[in-house]
Amino acid sequence: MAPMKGEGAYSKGAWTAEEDRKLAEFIEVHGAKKWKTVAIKSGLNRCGKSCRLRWLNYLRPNIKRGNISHEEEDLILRLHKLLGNRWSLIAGRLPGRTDNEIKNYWNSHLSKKINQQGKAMATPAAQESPPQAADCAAEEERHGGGATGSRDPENISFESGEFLNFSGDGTYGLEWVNKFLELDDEDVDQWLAE
DNA sequence: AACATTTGCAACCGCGTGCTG
DNA sequence: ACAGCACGCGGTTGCAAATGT
Repeated sequence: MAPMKGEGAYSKGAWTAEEDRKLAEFIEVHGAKKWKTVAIKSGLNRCGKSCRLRWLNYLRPNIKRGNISHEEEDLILRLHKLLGNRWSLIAGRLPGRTDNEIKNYWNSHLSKKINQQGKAMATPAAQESPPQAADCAAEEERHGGGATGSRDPENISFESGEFLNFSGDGTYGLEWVNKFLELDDEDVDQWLAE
């Protein structure tokens, strides 16, 4: 498909407080759907895409911003190990967090952390990782370059289907999260190997 | 104090997918 | 079955703030 290239007519860049207010007020009345309509009828000189992004990442109620806790960080690391760069899935398991925030946090904090750990672990003894974990690492490498490969559903086809059922809109899986957090890395690897 | 560099985050872009007529 | 549209996702970029020299 060919998205309207004529979107150059819309304003770009940082949102102003006034724009935020208009968008929030409109969505409060009409709901967050039909973003093109929202963009037009709210009186904002923005494209629908931009409105959607602003709402989801900033204006939406119950958004948590900043101060990612150690628990959340740990969960992100574990989920990323499982899922790769599937930020929306990861975000779906972190109530109040957005895919964009998690993606940014990963790129600016965690990826460096991983790199440093990777260098520290680059001793021969540290290289005997379970096959599945190795696959995940390779998967991460691939995700670093290309965009589309990560969407292959077969790449996340684990036996533990129930545990990893991300298909629904979900209840934010707090039980799932808690259960997951109780596992340490070895448990996770063992569980994956089953 | 001034400038250069790095970091972190908000926003944009292109593409894939699902829905609807 | 097909085309067009709208939405959602992940990668990337741009810029302000923070830090270093």
